This record gives sequence, structure tokens and C-alpha cells, in this order.
Amino acid sequence: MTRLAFWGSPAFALPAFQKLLADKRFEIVLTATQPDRPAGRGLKMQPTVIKQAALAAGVPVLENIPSAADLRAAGVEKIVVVAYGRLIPAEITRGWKCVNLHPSLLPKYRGASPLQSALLNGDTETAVTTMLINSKMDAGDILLQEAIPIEQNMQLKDLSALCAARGADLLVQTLLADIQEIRRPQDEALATCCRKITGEDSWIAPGTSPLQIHNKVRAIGGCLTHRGKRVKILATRYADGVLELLTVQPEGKAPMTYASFRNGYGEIIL
RNA sequence: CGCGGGGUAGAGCAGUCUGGUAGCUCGUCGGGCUCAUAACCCGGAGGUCGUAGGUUCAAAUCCUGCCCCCGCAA
Repeated sequence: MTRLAFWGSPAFALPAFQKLLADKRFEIVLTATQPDRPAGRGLKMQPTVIKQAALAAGVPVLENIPSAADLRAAGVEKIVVVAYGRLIPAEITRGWKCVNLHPSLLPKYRGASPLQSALLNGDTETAVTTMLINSKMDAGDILLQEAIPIEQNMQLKDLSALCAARGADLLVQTLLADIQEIRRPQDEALATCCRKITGEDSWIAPGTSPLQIHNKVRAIGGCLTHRGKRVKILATRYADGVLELLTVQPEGKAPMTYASFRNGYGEIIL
């Protein structure tokens, strides 16, 4: 039984956490996650998904970055990192094998928004990759990689759930493998980086093509102004060059079908 | 006390400022036209206007409390 530390924060990390938790070949002796943050309406303090899961499972949680001493005290042998959201100190990466799960076809899409970037660019394939963390962002040696096809009308939540699930399996395989044997360096010449997505990115500029709109909507949601109100486009279908609006949400209102929207607000001119 | 929008027929909205027993689009039901239709025409059903109280001859509309939903930002 391998004693693991699990470092992760959002929902994407949950399938991996639960998979490792349930697997008798591993024991999660420590979790690290981001601190509670004020979030949501009213700015109430919110724990991360992983903190909630760890507490429910009775696993110790650290909200600050664990030190080498913390890891030694807990008898950690390997560290698993999934969407932790913070840099790992060099003293940790030097002292332990830090296996990271990254949902992209590394060395493509290093950085903060690999899934969004793949959808935004209309890629037809991505991957889940396990790698060893080094000092550079997502640049460590690749361990295992599994391709994931992206369907034309797949939304971020679908792709994210799929990658999280496949990634969890891939992590298990990776942890059972001989890491020194399978590690191979990334080809720096092919490396690309994606930045963090902000609200600004979802605005649909006039003249955006139907396919570009579709890709934007399924990656990060589309935003436009209609009769003086901001309207989010939540779901579209694209086939044979034709873009069809499916779900839409006016500012301050609940999501609704486009048919309903049209009855009350009128047609959206793209 | 982070900022803000909203709760009116099954659905989406207008009407609230300038009180006077509720309207539009869609759906639904019935009828008509048509070879036919998700098209078109005619007709009907369906709402204690979130909730409690107040002001008034009269409240969806003005005032107050409460409940619920949502957007932004992080």
C-alpha cells in the first residue's frame, strides 16, 4: 500500500480523489487544498470541493502549502496533484515524486485552461496526461497519456467530466507503473501555453462566424447584449454550417430555452 | 452587511413612474382553409398578479415586513 498525499481543489479533482481513496493499493494520508474563499452571492466563505470530500472521508486537510516536514510526519511516499491551483515548492518536487494529471495533449496547452482552449480552438482531439512536476509550469516529464476524442457538440462540462474520469484511471495506472522506466521529456518545440480565462473572453464580437460562436459557447459560454440586457448563450448546436441556439440566459433570469426567450424578448440577431 | 436584476395563465414577457376589476407571443382545446403542414384564419379554456399587513371609495400598480429565484464580481 502506497501512502499518498493528494493535492487538489476543484470538482475536476474529485473523481481522482475518490478513485484513489477507494483503491486498497493506496492510502491517502494527507490532502492539501486551497483555503476557503469568499465566493458566490453574499461572498460567504466556501471550502473547496476537495476539502469537503476529504473531511467527509476523515482525511487530514491542509489549507496552506504542506512543508517537507508535514510530508515526512505523515509518512508520504508519493504526491498526486490534480488542479491544485498553486505552485509546488522546489523542496517538495525534489524530495518526492509529484505526479500531476493535466487534461491536455501535452506539451500542447500547458497552463490554466487546457479544456477551454481545446474547445475554443475547435480541436477534435485532446488527451489526459500524467507527468512529473518540475519547477516549470506543466513542463515535467510525461508518464502516461491517453487520447480523448472531442465531439462536435460537446460542452465543457461534458469534456471536463470525461477527462476527470479517464484521468482518474490513468493516475492509478501511473502510480502502479515504474516511473523511472516510463518517463520521457516533453518536446519543448511543440509546447504551447494557455492563459486563464476571464469574463471578458466570453463576449461575442460582431462578425464572429457561426462556428467560432459555437466553439466559444461550448468552451466558456457566449455573452452578448440584446435590448440593453446582457444575455448569456449557454448551449448551441452546430451542424452543416448552421448554428442553432438551444439555451440562453438573460441577465438576472434563470436559463431558458431559446424558443421561450424568443417569445418574450424577440429574435437574437447574430 | 460586495454590486445588481426578478417573482403577473402551462412557458417567456408587457403593464407598476402617471392607482380604476389584466394584455402580448408561444403552447393547449375546438372549428375552418389546404393534397398537406411546425403555415394561415376564426373561436374557447386557463391568472386569489410570490406572501403578510398598511394607505385608499378603489391596489398588479403606493408604503412596510417576510419567503424564493437569478446575473456580476471573486
